[in-house]
Amino acid sequence: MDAKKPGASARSDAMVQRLADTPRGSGRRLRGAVAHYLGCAIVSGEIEPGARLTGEIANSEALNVSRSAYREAVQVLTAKGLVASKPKDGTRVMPRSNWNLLDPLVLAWAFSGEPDRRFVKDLFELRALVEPGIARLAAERRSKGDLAAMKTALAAMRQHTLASEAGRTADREFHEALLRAASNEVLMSLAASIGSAVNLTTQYKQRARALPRDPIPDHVRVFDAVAAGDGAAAGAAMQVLIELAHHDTSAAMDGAHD
Amino acid sequence: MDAKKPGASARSDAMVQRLADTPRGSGRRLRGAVAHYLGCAIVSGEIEPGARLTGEIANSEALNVSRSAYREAVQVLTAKGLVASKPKDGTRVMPRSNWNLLDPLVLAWAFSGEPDRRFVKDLFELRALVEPGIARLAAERRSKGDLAAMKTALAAMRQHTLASEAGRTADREFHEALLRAASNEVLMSLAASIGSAVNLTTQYKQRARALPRDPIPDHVRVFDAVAAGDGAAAGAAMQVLIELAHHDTSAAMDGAHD
DNA sequence: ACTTCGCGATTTGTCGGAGTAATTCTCCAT
DNA sequence: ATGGAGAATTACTCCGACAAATCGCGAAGT
Repeated sequence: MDAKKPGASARSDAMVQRLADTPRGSGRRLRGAVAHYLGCAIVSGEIEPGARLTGEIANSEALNVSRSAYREAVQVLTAKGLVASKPKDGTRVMPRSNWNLLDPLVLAWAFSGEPDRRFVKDLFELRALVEPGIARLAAERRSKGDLAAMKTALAAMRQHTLASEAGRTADREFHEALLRAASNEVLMSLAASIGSAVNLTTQYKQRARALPRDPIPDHVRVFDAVAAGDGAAAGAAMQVLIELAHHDTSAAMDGAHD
Repeated sequence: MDAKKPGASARSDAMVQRLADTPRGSGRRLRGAVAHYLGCAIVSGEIEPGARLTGEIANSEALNVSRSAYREAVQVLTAKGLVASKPKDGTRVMPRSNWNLLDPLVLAWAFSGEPDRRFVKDLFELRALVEPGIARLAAERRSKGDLAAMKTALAAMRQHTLASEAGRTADREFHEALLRAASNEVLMSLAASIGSAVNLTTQYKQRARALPRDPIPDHVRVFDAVAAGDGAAAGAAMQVLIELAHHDTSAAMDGAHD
């Protein structure tokens, strides 16, 4: 039991290595590391749907963690629909249709490896459906406080460019204020998930050239339409913004082949 | 420590009672019961954001379950963003903005108690944004297999009325085929969450009078537009369908006051 | 008097062993 | 061949113990 079995797969060894790097016996979120590792392995397709989490691939012993930590990690995966457990059958990876793709952690795992072009496209299609709707609702409801917040965020965006951290923060605040103005908790939750994914795509953007176009005028158009209470115009303006973002990230992903 | 403390709250007693009904020591999904109970208590607002899960309100001892089962249940809640744990601070209920409202279990907990009118409205606003878009994408892509599945499902809907179980199954298959035709995994995941919530609203519908209007013609309109490849018409037809469903459930919730 | 360092208390996190329940498979009898 | 009883495998639960992290308090030093 001391010597490594030669039959252990390479990825299992890497797993053990990686988890062994985290100080053993430390009470610090070991289950989080296990969940992250298994989640990435499942979402990336290394462990295919229907496969069992067992033996040398994924197990409490193979990962050198206690059953408690391993079980709690599996609970996290189960809560996100990635796996399911049955007695005598083990814990099996569920079909992709059962995964909760909008969960922030699942999105993070999906973006941890190579970016899947199709997945990014699907995500932007969802954005194209939802975010113009949010802008439209915000324009129809338009609360004074959130409108003021959007105004100040817009001013901050103008001052600091989007390349700086302050500029990106202002951009986030603009969209958050817009979201608050829509006053829809479900849309807020959905937008939070989408936003976490968008933040993950920015890493590819930053890898490419600088932003090819100034997004400020589009934001101004959205703000003006919302302030005017013109829902249709707000939705249209936001749609332009989404298409621009989609174009930029696509170009970045194309250019990131270097 | 044997006698019940008089300071124990009534809801804690009910909790203990409820969980005591599940056969103790049984290996069958006790953590699921704990997660369900805590999830309902949090989503319903009985345990407010910022409150600690401790003492007589919610605890391993108060619930008469082992620390392992309780911890795994808390992991489920953590995975859905309802709570977060820190040493020396305990596990606290997170603000509502952090909840993953689109998680099927969270939706189930939200609908387990009294239906929140505002929440239902928010959900239908999301449906009104997403489902017409799905219909539009399905019309633009239109795959032959899914189109055939929609056709047969439509025929089944015509034969069995929507009041029967077979009719509802046909309705589900119609929408699933439409979703497959859209060929967007993210939208499939989102629609699955929404669909689980819609199924939960039907309980209120069934409590009220029978369906006031025949939904078949609207489905036919959607199908025809998709088959013709007319995205705009498909979206418009689906929007009518959603508004009809919204109207029906609102009426049912109004009439369910009996 | 203010700062800083360290100790203790509280809570979560991890570990490993033992036993129970449920499901599936196998094998035997009919 | 078919049906049911038993065995095997697996997840689920309980338990007791210890480690780690964080916060608060107090003492010591500046």
